[in-house]
Amino acid sequence: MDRIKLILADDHPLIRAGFRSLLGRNKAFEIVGEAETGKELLLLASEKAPDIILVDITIPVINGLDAMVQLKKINPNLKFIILTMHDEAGYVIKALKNGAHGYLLKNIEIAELEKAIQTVYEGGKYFSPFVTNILAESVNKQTVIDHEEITLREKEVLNLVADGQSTKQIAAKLKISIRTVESHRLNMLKKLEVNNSSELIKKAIDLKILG
Amino acid sequence: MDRIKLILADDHPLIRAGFRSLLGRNKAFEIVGEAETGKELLLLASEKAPDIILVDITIPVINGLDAMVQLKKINPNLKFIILTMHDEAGYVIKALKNGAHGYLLKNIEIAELEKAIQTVYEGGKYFSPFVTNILAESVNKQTVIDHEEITLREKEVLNLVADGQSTKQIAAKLKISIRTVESHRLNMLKKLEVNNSSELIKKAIDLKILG
DNA sequence: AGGGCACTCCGTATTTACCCTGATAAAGAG
DNA sequence: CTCTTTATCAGGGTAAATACGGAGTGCCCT
Repeated sequence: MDRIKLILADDHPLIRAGFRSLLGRNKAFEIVGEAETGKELLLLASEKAPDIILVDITIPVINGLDAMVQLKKINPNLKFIILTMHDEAGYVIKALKNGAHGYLLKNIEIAELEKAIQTVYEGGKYFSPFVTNILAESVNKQTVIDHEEITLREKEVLNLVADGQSTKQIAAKLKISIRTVESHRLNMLKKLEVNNSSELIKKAIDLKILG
Repeated sequence: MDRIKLILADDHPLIRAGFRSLLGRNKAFEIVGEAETGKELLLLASEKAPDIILVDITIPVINGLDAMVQLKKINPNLKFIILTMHDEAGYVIKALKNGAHGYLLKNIEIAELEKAIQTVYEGGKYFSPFVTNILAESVNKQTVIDHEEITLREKEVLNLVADGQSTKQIAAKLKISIRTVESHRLNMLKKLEVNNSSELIKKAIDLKILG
């Protein structure tokens, strides 16, 4: 059996070293190259003819997903496994849209990583269970996975909410009815799929809607 | 020479495995335990008598820095090296204040990690160069770092609030009375001088109490 | 010209958050 | 051994948020 040729793309030398050390134990794998940045990956991938590329998302210069997109343009047969700590729907969707063969969180066990690599090598796909959850939800709810845009007026309200103002105060400040403010708040709760204002603030900050 | 006994605390099994594999090569080190959460770490540390604890900051239940503070109360001789991806001043300051012996970013080379461990073991301290930069900056800015009146239990509640859980749900999860959860929430509102939970979440994130 | 969207507003009902006043036990600090 | 802090719990109350229904206006876009 030929060894599976891998390229690792991650900007943390320590983590690369860890993978190298771990995957090196398994004779089925051979790491033919390592890249610290997306740009390095672009060069390496054409040069080394790897079977599978393990790539983190947040790597410098060109991020992992964009690097994947570019490489697939050149060689559509390249296979990518996204290996990251980001469990946000946006990333997952983008990865799937662009034909990633795997999406794993870094909190998986080494055995699962090996299984994923094997599966992808044999022509399959392998996604973390949570990816399936995200997809299942979106199918059931028929919701758009990319979060709907928060409108300008809603954002105005949001800022005041984050400032500790009550609905009544916000209504007074914006010179509109309390009902209207309630509508804006409820709409945002629905759009961001959260239970209450606390979670709304948290998520809004995560999504960079709020400073 | 005795081997240096280490405990690893990181919530990513893959990363722990990487460290184990890498540090295991060097006969000077011995990993006597691994923890996935801050709570696990508390148990392990008293049990295993490690020389040095390598700890990530963002680990579940109790974060790495708080776990360190707790453990130092019990045994002030324990040595900690913070090993994380967070380069924000707040974290660095808190780590230094609480007597961390090292602060490294995960993007260091393995050789540097080994050097850091050796240095700390021999009674020294080892900080990434960037730590000095951050300190220099924050001295000028005279920023707010002193709002650390929030207790551990309160922080637990806070995390659940930020997660969109209601007081009732939180009470159920923590197996305490609704009244108690209310107390914790109200205490935090007073301590941080905010009007409601929305502002609480916002401020907590600003103050790096919440991720 | 019609469809979509943002913004506005309302009724009713339930749930939750917040405020005030307490209390007790445990544990650490001085 | 006090003093303080933390974590626990309680009654009784008001205000606010959330949930579930709608609906009208104006604007932009094709």
